[in-house]
Amino acid sequence: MTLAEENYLKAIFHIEQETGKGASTSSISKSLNTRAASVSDMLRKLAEKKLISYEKYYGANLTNKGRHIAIMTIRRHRLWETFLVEKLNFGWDEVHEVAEDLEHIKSDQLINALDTFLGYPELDPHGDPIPDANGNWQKIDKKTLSECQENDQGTIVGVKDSSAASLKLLDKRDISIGSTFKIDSIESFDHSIHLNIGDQFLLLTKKLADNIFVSIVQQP
Amino acid sequence: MTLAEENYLKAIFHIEQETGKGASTSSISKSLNTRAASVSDMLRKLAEKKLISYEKYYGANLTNKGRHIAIMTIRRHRLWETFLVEKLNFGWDEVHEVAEDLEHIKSDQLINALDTFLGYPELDPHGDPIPDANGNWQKIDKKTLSECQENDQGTIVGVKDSSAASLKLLDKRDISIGSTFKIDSIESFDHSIHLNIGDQFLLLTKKLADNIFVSIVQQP
DNA sequence: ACTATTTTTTAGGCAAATCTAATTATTATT
DNA sequence: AATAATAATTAGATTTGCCTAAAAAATAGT
Repeated sequence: MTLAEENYLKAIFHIEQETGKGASTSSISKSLNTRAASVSDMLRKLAEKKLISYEKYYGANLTNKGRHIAIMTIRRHRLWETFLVEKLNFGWDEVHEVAEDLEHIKSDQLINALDTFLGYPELDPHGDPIPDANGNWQKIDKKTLSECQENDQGTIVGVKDSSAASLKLLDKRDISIGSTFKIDSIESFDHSIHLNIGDQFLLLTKKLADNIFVSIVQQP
Repeated sequence: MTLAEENYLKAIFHIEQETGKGASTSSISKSLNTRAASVSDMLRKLAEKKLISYEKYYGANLTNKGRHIAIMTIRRHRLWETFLVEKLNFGWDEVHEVAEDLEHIKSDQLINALDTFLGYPELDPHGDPIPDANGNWQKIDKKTLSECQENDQGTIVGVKDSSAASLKLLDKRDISIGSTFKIDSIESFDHSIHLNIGDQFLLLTKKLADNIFVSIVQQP
């Protein structure tokens, strides 16, 4: 597995997830910032290696083998992002590029020890799920807090408006990235939200809730 | 800076340190496990970029620019080795290859945060000095404990015979990799050594001292 | 249904880093 | 000092991953 191959598989994985279909040449080209001609070339090679199934002019689909590699790459990426934020005090918006490099270091001993060191986290700093060593992960749903329903529970993963004022207000209410919550009730009149967050009980206006991204654990 | 270029500069640095002279094509070829022809090629390129001075048939010497890159690569390598041993519980003999990959990730934010996280260590798990952010490091001298003199102080960095029996004996005496010591006196009759190690006072036979590698801080 | 537009692929090149084989320079030996 | 042995370099190929330009296929618009 070369670095470039891993990046292609990861891109195809994300496109498959988002669209529910195969990945077209142009979608991959856009996602990786390479020319369509280069993508065609690489798709041919990946198909030869049985990492994707590929019909000329009709895009690519991961095989089980290819999907497994993509998932393990995503696992490494998200574990490193978690490390950078939790241990090295990076901001959650500063981690992506460095993790993009770290993810390509393929040592099971390294990545499993890192997982243990971090306490087997299930979500990364952006609220995306971290696949475990077997490639399984928690299914989650990302949306704004105002789109949630009563009894939903999840984690705060970001804010729409990351201006100082907005962050200050959240800070004042003791809400931070990573806080977990459960929605108690929603007022139908003004859509204000009552919720338990950390160990406190809070009331949030719709306007504030609109500004908060959360990831909701999918109830089985 | 590509990965290959960094590896060449690092190899030349180590050869310069060991021999006190420039690095010949064959010495680099041996150290990197590449053919001499490939080395000639790369030396030409590194010289064009002013990272080494190079006279055909007479080997290579680092320029200040090239040396700085080599030292920063070594800094990254040794910080990662320290991280692997201290935080991820790798054995000191299991870290090299993984660190060989990690060292090529060039983010000052990453490496300086890692340095802080580790508490600005001065020696790596093998007792080799870690250059600081300015490229300076503690001068040390690696030898066996039996070669030391009275008043020498340093750190235990390894054992010659790493069999279970040998490690068991050291364990029994509470001597481990990373322990710091100061030599109190040496018996001229049987060369046995009295030393302070950790917070205890110990007597070691010459035979045991022969088996222990230490790194001695060079007194200014 | 036919043409225009968009997407994808092929063809041909380039740079990095390696290799083998052949050549040239340096060093050692008699 | 001439030659043998060793070391280093050049020449020519290969692989990976990208590019541009041109051709071919699929899709969209009337």
